[in-house]
Amino acid sequence: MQVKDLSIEQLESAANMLKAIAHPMRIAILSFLEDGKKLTVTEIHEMLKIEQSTTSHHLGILKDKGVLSSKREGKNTYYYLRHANLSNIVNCVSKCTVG
Amino acid sequence: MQVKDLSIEQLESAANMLKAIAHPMRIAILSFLEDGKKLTVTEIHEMLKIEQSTTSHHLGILKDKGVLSSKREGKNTYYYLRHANLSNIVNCVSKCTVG
DNA sequence: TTTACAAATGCAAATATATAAATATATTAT
DNA sequence: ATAATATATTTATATATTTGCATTTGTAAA
Repeated sequence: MQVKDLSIEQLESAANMLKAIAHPMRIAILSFLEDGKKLTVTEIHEMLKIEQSTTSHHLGILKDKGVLSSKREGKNTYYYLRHANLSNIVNCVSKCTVG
Repeated sequence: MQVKDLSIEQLESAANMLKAIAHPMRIAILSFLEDGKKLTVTEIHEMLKIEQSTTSHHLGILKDKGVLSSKREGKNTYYYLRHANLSNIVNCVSKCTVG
């Protein structure tokens, strides 16, 4: 099956990526990581005032779906945007929710 | 509570909008509606080869969350993008899923 | 190796979502 | 009013997601 120029596989992978982003806390996380910023789980967990395990879970989803990457440095794991232009999605949706 | 420049309400409304889009069939629907195109429920239901009621349900979600608008013309209801730039989201994610 | 801190995982309960079949409503033509 | 067509809603079932607690794993320092 082929819908327009997108295969069903592409549709599903795009949906998975969007699903990963489509959560208030995860959108907040993305907004923190603009401009190549890198943050640890603890930093994010404190900024959002949610449980450490919940934070880790959200970050895991974002990483698993290809939105974020991570690298460990000592005890800390830094998370950062995999594609800089994913910030556009957040910006775009924010714009649309205002107007 | 305030996360960066986004209020919790904005985060939620943005998440709802993205959640509405984050589904393979609904992404396909958006791709059909680029450039201000307007399509009826039946047209979409036939293009996607899914049930009429399922199609209507998906369109209802997209409309409810502010992604689409609709207007009835006789027996038909035409659906179309509420914000032209929402196509960018689909394009952006498609790009990221490829690379 | 013990201790302390950071991050990830397993689990369970609550909640949300997807799907399709059946039904209901709306509109137009006869 | 009746029939035909287009949409929308209801209902039921299956499946997925969210969350926090408790636990485990990873890493570095004492």
